[in-house]
Amino acid sequence: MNPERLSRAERTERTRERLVDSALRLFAEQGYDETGTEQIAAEAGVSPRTFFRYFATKESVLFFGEYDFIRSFGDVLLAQPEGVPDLVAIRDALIVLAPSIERFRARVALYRSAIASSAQLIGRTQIHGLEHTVDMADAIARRRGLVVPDAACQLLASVSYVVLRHAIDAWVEGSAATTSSALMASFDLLHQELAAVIV
Amino acid sequence: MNPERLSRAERTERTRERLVDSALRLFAEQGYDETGTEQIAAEAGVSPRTFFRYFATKESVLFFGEYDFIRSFGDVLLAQPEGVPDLVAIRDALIVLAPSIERFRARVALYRSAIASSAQLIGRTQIHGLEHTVDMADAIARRRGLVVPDAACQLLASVSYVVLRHAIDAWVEGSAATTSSALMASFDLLHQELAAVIV
DNA sequence: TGTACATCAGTGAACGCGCGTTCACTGATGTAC
DNA sequence: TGTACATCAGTGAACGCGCGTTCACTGATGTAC
Repeated sequence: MNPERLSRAERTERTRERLVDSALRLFAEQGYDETGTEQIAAEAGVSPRTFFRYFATKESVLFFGEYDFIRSFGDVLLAQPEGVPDLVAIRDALIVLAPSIERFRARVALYRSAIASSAQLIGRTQIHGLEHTVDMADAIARRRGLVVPDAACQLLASVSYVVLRHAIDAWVEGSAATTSSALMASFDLLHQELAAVIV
Repeated sequence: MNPERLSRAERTERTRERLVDSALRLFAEQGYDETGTEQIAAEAGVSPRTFFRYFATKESVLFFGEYDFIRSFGDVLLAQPEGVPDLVAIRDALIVLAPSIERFRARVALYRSAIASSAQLIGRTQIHGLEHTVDMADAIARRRGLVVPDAACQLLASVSYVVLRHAIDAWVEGSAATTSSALMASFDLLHQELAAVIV
């Protein structure tokens, strides 16, 4: 059936990757709503039916693996030393995690174009952002020994998430070479601005 | 065909209103994605086909008339006296316009439930918000004698829009009796918070 | 190493469903005279 | 006031389209012996 000899696991992974790549490129090029699952499948070299073997919905091909690293945020944050201020611990935890996306810079850029092309995806992204913020607030609460996050944890999580997105923006647009330097710069900027108004 | 004697204009308006009411209620109750255009039509007492005579898409029944009053913002802002600070002029312009939605408080509450039920609508709302902010920035630029809005106009517009939404939230949730008092309170809060950090 | 069987990636075909369109029509309101 | 015609709200039926499902199958890889 196939000229190349691949194990089942290899073949599965390769097909999934082709589907994700094709989808991402087509969504970014011509828009999410203008791209059909059949076209994605054709581009990936599989039959239309096979798309739904890998992804339950058209949307899920896009969010496959998206912001995976945030799921580890809680553990990494708790591993930070107790002495340092929370905001610094948050920054350092993100600096530990963010490099895992550096391999995918081109993909992240396409991903953002794809999102921007559809109201549905913009909304889904906003929902995801809220979920991430809740997760981060939970982690911050644990670091502070709270069972349930209070308003301060929630605010800190919201601010940190905004700064994270700011940093990733800078990194994707090329004004920062690495996610680490982008995060350092964005958190520094936050410190400066706060210092300026608090005096 | 119909027991009641209505002029064409009256009949058209009544049917449209019934469709909007039915859609809003059903969307808020059972969710946007779970509500079909056929069900809306049935609820409004017309045939499925008639829905699309009034609205080109399922989505447009929801945004019919939405935030209409912002379209007049530019004119009203320019009518404010020149002497007063811009932020006060913006507040006063919104206070002139916002009462026009007071008749629809129940509808606005449903509208927000409906939006929250669907990623697509959340995304559309975000897009609308950006458009409104751009319009407001244009108006502020005109008041300042600028041809094109600069960064300050855009920032002022963004902040004002956030405050406007904050005020409408308070009004819908019942913690302010009128849109005017809600706007006064929200802008006062902004002043206080800024004064506190600027010292 | 070889044989028999199990598993699984990929596929074809047919279908359900909801949005939105097209064509052709009915019966009421509106208007010209 | 009455008649003839124009306009328009509402409708029925049929269709296109894309997402997602169901059923049944093929042919390769994987495994037990």
